[in-house]
Amino acid sequence: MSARLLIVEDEEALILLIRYNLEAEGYQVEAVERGDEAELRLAEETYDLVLLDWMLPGTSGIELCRRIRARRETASLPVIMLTARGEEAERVRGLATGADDYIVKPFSVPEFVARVKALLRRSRPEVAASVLIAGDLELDRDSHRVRRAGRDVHLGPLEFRLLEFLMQAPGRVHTREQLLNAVWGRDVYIDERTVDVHVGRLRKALNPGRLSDPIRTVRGAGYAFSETFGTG
Amino acid sequence: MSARLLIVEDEEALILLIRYNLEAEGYQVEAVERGDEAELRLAEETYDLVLLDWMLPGTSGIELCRRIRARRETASLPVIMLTARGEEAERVRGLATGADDYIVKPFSVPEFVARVKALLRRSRPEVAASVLIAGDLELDRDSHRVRRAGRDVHLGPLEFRLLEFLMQAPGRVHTREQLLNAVWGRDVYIDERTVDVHVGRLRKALNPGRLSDPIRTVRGAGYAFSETFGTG
DNA sequence: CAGTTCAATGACAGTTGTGCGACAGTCCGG
DNA sequence: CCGGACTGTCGCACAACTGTCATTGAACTG
Repeated sequence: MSARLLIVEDEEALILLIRYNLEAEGYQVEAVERGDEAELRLAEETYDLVLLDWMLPGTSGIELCRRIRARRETASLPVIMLTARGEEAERVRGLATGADDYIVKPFSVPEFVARVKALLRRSRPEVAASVLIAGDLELDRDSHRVRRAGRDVHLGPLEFRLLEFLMQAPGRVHTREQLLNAVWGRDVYIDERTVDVHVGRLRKALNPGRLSDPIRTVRGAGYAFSETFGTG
Repeated sequence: MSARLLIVEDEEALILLIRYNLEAEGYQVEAVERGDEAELRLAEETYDLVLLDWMLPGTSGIELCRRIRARRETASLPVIMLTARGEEAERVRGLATGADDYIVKPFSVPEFVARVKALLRRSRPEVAASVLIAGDLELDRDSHRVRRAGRDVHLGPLEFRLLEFLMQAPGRVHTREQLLNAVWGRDVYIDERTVDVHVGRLRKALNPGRLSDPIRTVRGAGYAFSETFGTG
C-alpha cells in the first residue's frame, strides 16, 4: 500500500487506464507525458517504481532509463518498460539498459497489476510486504489478522486500515486530516474528532492488560506509530 | 516543512487555489495583492520563497523582482514568476531580471507544487530537510521529536514551532514581533513579553543539568539560535 | 555609582486539546 | 425482518498548554 509510482507515457488513454487500476490497488500514481519532465520529477521527488514508455517525446524511454541508472540516487529504482508489440525484438536491448521488467502493449490489466506488485514486493518489501511487524505486534495484510503478544486481536475494518497506515510509517506523525484522507477516503466529510474516537478504540483493542501503547499522541499535531515500539 | 511563502497576486481565486495546495504541503502561506504591500512585508518579515505575478497593480512584478534583488537582505531570496501564456515570450526577460523559475498560467497543480518544492529544496535545504541538527540537539519534523544529547525532550506545540523556526536560520536574530508573526500567526494580538516567557520555557526544557544554552538573547533586539552551538 | 531599561522567572487563571463513555444511525447476514 | 457489528457524533472531565502579571535580577547609561 501507498507506494508512489511514476508513469511516463504520452498516450493519455493509457495513463487513465493505468492510473485507475493502480490507484484501486492503493498506490499513489503520478503521470508525466515527456521524458524530460520525468527527469525533473525524479530529481525532485522519490518514487518506488517507474513505468516507462519505450517511445517518448522529449527524452526517449531507453535514454531516460539509462540516465536513471546513471544517477546514484535512482540507480536501484525499479523500472518497468512498456513496449509496443512491434518493438518486442528490442526487449533485449531494454533489459540490457537496466529495466527490471518489460510489458508488451496491449496488455491484460490483471497481469499488468501483478507484475507491478511483484516488482514492488521484490524491491521495497516494507511497502508491499504482507506482514508488518513491530515488537510483539503483528499485522498480516493477506489474512487481515492482527496479533499482539501472540494473541489474536479483533479489529473492525476501519481500525485495521488505520493501524496498517500508521505502521507503514513508524514514527511519522499524521494529522487528523491526513488520516481521514488516507484511511477514510479522499472526499469524505467527517468530523476530525472522529479520528480520536477510532484511535481510542484501536488502543483499547490493542492494549489488553497492561501492555504498552504503540500509538503516540502528539498534542496539536496528530498521531504516530511509536517508532521505538518494541525496541525499548 | 514549515517554509514561509509570500504570494503576490491580484487574482483572488488564484490565491485561494495556491494557498490551499501549499498549505496542504505544510507550508505557511501569506498573500498580498499589491506590489508595494509586498515590499513592506518583505522589509518586515523573513520569507523562504516569493511567488510573484508578472502583472500587478502597484509595483509591477518585474519591477518588484528587481528591487528584491537589489536589497541585500533579499538578494538571494528565491522568486518564482507567474506569467500568463501570452507573456511567455517575456520569460527570458523575467529570468534575466533574477527570477529563479517561472510558471505559465494556467498551470497544473501538481507540477506547480513540485516546482515550489524543488526550488525550496535547492535554495533553503534547511527548510525542506526533515531533520534539523545542531551539535547534540536534534529536531525531527516528521516524527515531531526533539532530542538533546540523545534523550527525548518533551515540548509543547508552541515551543516546538519556536525552536523549529529559530533553528531554521542559525545565528539570525529575530525580533519579538517577527517571532510572533512567524510562530504564533500573523493576525494575533499578543503581548511581546509573552515571547520571553516561551523562550524561557523552551530553554528550561532544552537544558537539563548543566548543558549549554543554544538560544542567544540579544538585548534590545530579540533572540537567535546560537550559530556556534555545537561547534565550539 | 545610582538610575533606568530590559530580560528572566515563578505563579496563576483562562483556554484548548484529548480521552472516554454513551447513544443513535447504518449496514449486513441470518 | 431482526440482531449484532460497526461507525459517526456529542458532551463531559481532565490534563496540558498558553498568556499575563508582578517580582527579581542583570545589563547598560551617564
